[in-house]
Amino acid sequence: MNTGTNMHDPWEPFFNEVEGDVKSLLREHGVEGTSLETPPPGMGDLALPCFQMAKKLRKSPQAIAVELGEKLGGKNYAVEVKGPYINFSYKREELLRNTLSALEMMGEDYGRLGRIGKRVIVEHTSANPNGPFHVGRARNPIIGDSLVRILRYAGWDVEAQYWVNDMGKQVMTLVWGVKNLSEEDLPPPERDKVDHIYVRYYQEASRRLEEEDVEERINHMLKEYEQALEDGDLKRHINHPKDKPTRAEEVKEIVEKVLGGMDSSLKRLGVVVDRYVYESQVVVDGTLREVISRLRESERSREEGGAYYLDFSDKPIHGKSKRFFFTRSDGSALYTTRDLAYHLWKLSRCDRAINILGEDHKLQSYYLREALKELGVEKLPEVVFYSFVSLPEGKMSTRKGRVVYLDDLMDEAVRKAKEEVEKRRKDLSEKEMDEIAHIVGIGALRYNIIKVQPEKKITFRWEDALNFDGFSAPFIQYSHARACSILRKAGEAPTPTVKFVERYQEEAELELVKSISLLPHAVYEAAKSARPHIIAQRAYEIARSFNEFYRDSPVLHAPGEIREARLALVLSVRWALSSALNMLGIVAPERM
RNA sequence: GGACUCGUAGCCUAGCCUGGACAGGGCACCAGCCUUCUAAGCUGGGGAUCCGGGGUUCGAAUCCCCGCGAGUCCGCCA
Repeated sequence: MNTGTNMHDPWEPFFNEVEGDVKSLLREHGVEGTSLETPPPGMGDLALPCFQMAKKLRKSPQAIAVELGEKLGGKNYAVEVKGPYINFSYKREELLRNTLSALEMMGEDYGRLGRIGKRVIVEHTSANPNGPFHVGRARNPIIGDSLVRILRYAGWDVEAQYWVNDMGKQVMTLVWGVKNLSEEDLPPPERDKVDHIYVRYYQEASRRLEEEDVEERINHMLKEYEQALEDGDLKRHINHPKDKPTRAEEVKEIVEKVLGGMDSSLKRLGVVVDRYVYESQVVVDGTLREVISRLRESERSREEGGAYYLDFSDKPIHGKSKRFFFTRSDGSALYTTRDLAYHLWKLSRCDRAINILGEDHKLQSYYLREALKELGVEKLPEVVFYSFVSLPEGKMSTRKGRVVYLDDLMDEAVRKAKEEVEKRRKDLSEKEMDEIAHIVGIGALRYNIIKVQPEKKITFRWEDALNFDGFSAPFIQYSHARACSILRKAGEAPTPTVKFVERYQEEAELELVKSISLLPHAVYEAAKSARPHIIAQRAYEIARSFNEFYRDSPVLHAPGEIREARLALVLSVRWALSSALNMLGIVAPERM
């Protein structure tokens, strides 16, 4: 269990020592393959079950546990044999010492691990720029952004990328709509925001797509646009008035406008994108052309009516999906082909690539992966798939008008948070209450998404989405604010230091230290396995143990040395909680 | 029809990859706690055929097989 985080992780000395000792002892006895596990609470911190060795050593597991247990013991751990189990406990003084030392060293950065010196690119959101975000896909930016933040804490150099689809029919449909429809053709926008204003053009244009000539016109525009891009001539006018912007310029302008509206929603959510990469880029810079010619040379490559595909009949996929078409019969590229070009570009710029995708992209992602292998790429992207958020009445659908927009959800969350603040804090100014309402409302929203595993489907219910109690962001934020309040009243708090090792004797204090001590390891795990909900859990546990400590151990009214040590502990809680919340993109308020 | 994912108390969820000691939480419900640092809190309580059936194993929520239910995909769309 080498976490590679050395002095940042208080648990490492314990894990390393126990693991090392157990391994060599088992080797002496010629029994391998038994591994340490986490025992139930109250039974220590690591456990070694002895059932497996029973057959080989021809003794009862209980006898083996006793025998082996006697030979174990170390600087960091104590051993206790319980039936067929050997339990290892991290010695309190060592746990305290190592935790306090990490806190002392890291300060408010507690939870951050050492720099790895490697680069990871996280691609998330990448929603089509044709209208506002709806809740169905809201998991994407939340999972992606949290992962970005966690990876940064874990020591990676991270870049968050948004792959913008500025090609293809959906975009051209929007462009056609903007050019050909007028305000009278459209219902009033649901809100005064660019993406909401423009989505109406897209929706109406999509409806008219049923009409033959509209479809033809859009296809024509698309071809013209693609041709200009492929020729690398964005200034070229083809069948297009000379005194107007070119098609390419038009597309760019409209896409950027809509994207601007979408981006403001992301900003409000606290999501930060470092770089927008446009699909058209891979066409203009020639990467796409190169990918196509390399794919055509592949042994899997087949041709049918001028269209090219890779043949995956030998792979465990069936029916039509055995064939991955990468060009149309007119030679133009398809979406996944452009994605492939993007991935070549991306993978050459990082040590690790993570994509956040909706589960509907699984097959496409499989093609991408296999095609990359076909091109001789060894470093493949890791993919986090998430299931959709649906409504109790069914799947969200823009066309059927059965959607909850992210903007509305954020409004509602903030509104409800405002109500709650007003109930409790009559002393605050309107401005302060609004700030807190925003922090709490948005925090609750993000937390409710991130706390569950991405592959679970979510049915959207307002009462769940706006839950502010228990396992929720406000609970954690509240604990943080409580800690801040104590520190504020104390005026000054001593920095946690190993000198306080002896001063934490009460159960609630020890539990709290232990809870805090587990944060760095949680960061390591969450970053390694790309599972942000691990941090959500840890944050909750820390807040919970702090609330228990709060009940049992008075801080401000405690006598001299104890007060000092407890204040240092409260400061540690503040650091740990604000780090954890920060990793989830949730603001840690000083008061609420 | 095939492939992938999910199925844990009234509801939501952790644990599943790497099988082990009584399946952790939360919401809702019931009973308590504001003369002490913010009650968005704390304490206690009831509530679980871990979807069903087989198998592997000393041991299965966890691994394998067969079902059932839900979601997603199976386009020269994105």
